[in-house]
Amino acid sequence: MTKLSKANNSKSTTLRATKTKSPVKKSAGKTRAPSIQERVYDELKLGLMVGAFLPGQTVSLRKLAEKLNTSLMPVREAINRLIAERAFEVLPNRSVIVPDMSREKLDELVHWRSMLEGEAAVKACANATPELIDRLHALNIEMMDGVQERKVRRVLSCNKEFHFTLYQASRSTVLVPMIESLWLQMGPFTFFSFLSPDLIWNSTFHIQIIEALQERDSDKIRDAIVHDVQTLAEYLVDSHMFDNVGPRPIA
Amino acid sequence: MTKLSKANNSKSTTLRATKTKSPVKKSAGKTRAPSIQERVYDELKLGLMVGAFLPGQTVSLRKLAEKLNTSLMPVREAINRLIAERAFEVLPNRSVIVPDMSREKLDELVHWRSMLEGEAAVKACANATPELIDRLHALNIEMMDGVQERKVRRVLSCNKEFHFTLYQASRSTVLVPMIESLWLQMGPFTFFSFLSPDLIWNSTFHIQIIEALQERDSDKIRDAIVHDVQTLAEYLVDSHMFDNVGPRPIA
DNA sequence: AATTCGAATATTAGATCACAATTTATGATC
DNA sequence: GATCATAAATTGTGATCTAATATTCGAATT
Repeated sequence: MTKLSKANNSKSTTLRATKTKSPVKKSAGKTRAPSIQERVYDELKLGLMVGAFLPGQTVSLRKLAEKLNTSLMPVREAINRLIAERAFEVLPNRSVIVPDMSREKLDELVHWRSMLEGEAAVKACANATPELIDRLHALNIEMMDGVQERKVRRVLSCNKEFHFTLYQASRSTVLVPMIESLWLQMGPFTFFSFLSPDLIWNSTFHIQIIEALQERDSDKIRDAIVHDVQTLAEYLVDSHMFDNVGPRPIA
Repeated sequence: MTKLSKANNSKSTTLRATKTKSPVKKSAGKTRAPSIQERVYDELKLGLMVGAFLPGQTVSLRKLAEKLNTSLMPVREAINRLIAERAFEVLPNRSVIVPDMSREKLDELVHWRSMLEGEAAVKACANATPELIDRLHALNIEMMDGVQERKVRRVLSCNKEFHFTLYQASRSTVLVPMIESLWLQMGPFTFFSFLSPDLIWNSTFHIQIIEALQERDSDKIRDAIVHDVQTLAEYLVDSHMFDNVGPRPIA
């Protein structure tokens, strides 16, 4: 019987009364209470996709915690997770940075994205339902609206949602996490594709994907995926976005 | 299992127990101080490979911290990392468990292990040096010694070292982490291959790998890798180690 | 002026505390 | 003896807190 608990039942202490969160209503539906860590994790992930973090940039846990209105702990854990997923990187200094890109690394990322996402799409094709197709269709429309209005965040978010809704339908617990890691590694660069004057964000391949699902055409869907990935990569290469060797985010 | 930690429990609280690490100067310019988190992470990883964790088993952070003679923090961070790498899994309960295996999952793991490790080996083949080959040779001998003496931990540790020394030589920062994740997911099951009466741990494929490196034969090395992976998987399947559908470790 | 040194500051890793939510154990009632 | 309510112990999460380390920046010396 370890007696360590002071048993200070004093409710009024409010030693921690910081935010005085509203009485946490007991989750009306089924969704469990979303932990702060989870929220931070999602926000950072989105941020990586949306250009909030520049390659080479060092990130400060404290600044992030402040910006996200929370303490260090949730940020620490979220960042740690993202480090494990290769979205961030720790220097020998112990400071955390957004990894840089090299031509070889991009080639590898593209190669394996094609492989893994192609396979996931094929599996999804086998499981396709009308609901899935409808959802993808809706997402694609929303994305194209975003393109029209040049809403970067909207477009990238929809694009990610589109792809992962598809991959999730593969029901592969092996593929999806691997793909997610690859996306995170490309994330900060994907953003730059938006600085392009000649828009590469047409939905040609997305439409092709939806068609392939309707026709349950494995070859077609794999082809569409591969081209989708490759097109983006080619643009990034052509724009010489990262021929730089060292990490230099002077801006 | 109750008391191992009492000894360490030494009330050193207020003083933080200061390891009294050697006066950490600039540490001679080589290995930096090995953080506790890192140590815990390595121990857990090894534990997963060595049968210390059974599939379906729930792990308690506090118990682990006690067993590893440290506080919650390093354990939390190490576990979080391993969750991100799919070595552990969080239930909606928020409790952490060792993921279960299914036939489909195994098939996928084997398929992608073959792909990724095969490719990494081919790349390593292009970078092969005499030093690498010597090192692999030594590791293989040490492993076979372990087999002779039925030292499970030794063998599995050497085997892992053998493979990752090879993959590391690919110099691919994309492949290696993905492969590591796949290994961790298979880890708790790989252990069971040792309960086999008919030893499958001969070094046929390892020798083939070393030969291929000497001959710089890409096809041969990929072939050896694929067979190495496949052989283990076949044994696991034949032993019906996980035909169970749900995660039910009633015992 | 440039380099070096050292105080001031910031940041990380680890420990501990507090709390809510479970899970487990216990006791009362039928 | 079985069912259910309540109490006790565990557990994950979040928040501080401290010591160690790294970084910055301003003198003082060369």
